[in-house]
Amino acid sequence: MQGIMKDRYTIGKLARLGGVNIQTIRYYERCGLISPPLKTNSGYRLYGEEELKRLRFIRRAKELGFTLKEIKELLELRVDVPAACENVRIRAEEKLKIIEDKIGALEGIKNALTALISSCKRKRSTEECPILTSLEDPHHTSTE
Amino acid sequence: MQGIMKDRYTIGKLARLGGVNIQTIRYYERCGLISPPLKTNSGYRLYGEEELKRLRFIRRAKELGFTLKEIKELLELRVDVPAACENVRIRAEEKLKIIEDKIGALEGIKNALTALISSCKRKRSTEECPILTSLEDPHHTSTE
DNA sequence: CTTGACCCTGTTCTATAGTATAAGGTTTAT
DNA sequence: ATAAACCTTATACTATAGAACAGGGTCAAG
Repeated sequence: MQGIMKDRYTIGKLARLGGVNIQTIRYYERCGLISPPLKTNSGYRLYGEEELKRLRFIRRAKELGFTLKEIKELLELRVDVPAACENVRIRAEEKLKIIEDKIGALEGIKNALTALISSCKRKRSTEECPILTSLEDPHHTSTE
Repeated sequence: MQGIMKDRYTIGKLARLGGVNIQTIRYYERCGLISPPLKTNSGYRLYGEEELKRLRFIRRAKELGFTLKEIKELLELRVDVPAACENVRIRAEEKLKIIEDKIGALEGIKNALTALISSCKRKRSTEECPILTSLEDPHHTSTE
């Protein structure tokens, strides 16, 4: 088990580099988030840079409120067959909308926090909670 | 049960308006995300606009990847006692950092998706997955 | 004055996303 | 050559965030 090991990580090393647990990697493999890797003839999994990137992407995306299912869909957005282009574009545009929505909502919270911080600096106590009043869901407040 | 009902919602009505399940509201009460409301003498919960706002905020914040625990912390960021100002400001600044981070990460995905969409429009198939290569975690790629 | 649509508490069940453990094989370092 | 530190599969356990259900009380309409 030497020749194969060129720039390859065992599962433990990948876990350390990716900041996740070993079992989590195997779990992601079962869920189809990372494909079954190359294995040594004794059955050890061997990973490369690609898998490390995936792992870090998954971690980031989870922090942004995407489920593993949604993350899988994001990762599957690649144009392998030119014929599928249109299909991919449509799905990518759907995802883009969701992401722009999230950015907007976060900007709402950001503004509320900024206002709160500056009101703290002016040593003024606020009766109303600015967080609540600044993040109003556009789907429910402007319409209806 | 008429005099008290001025502009008040029963749990079922609040659930419908807030887009959540009745049990979820009771669950949030148990978790301390919404405080035990005014009750009729037969024990019915009565809510107002404040709770509706909270419910919608919670829903939004969950979509942004915050846990109920974190949402609780966000909602508790209000300056009730002027003395606690400094304390609140510090916590608010911590939250602000997290939120700015999330916005940055989402912008990374957004750029990747935009690139993917435009490459689809030019009818070009890409070998590399742009999603993977564009969202590199600043904590792990630039340093180390 | 009863029927359907509400509400109550309390307990149990579910999905998601892991985490741990058991029982055993492999690799590396001394 | 043997112990420590890896790895394997398979199964079971956990936390979070609810959803469902049981058994019963309440309210509004006919």
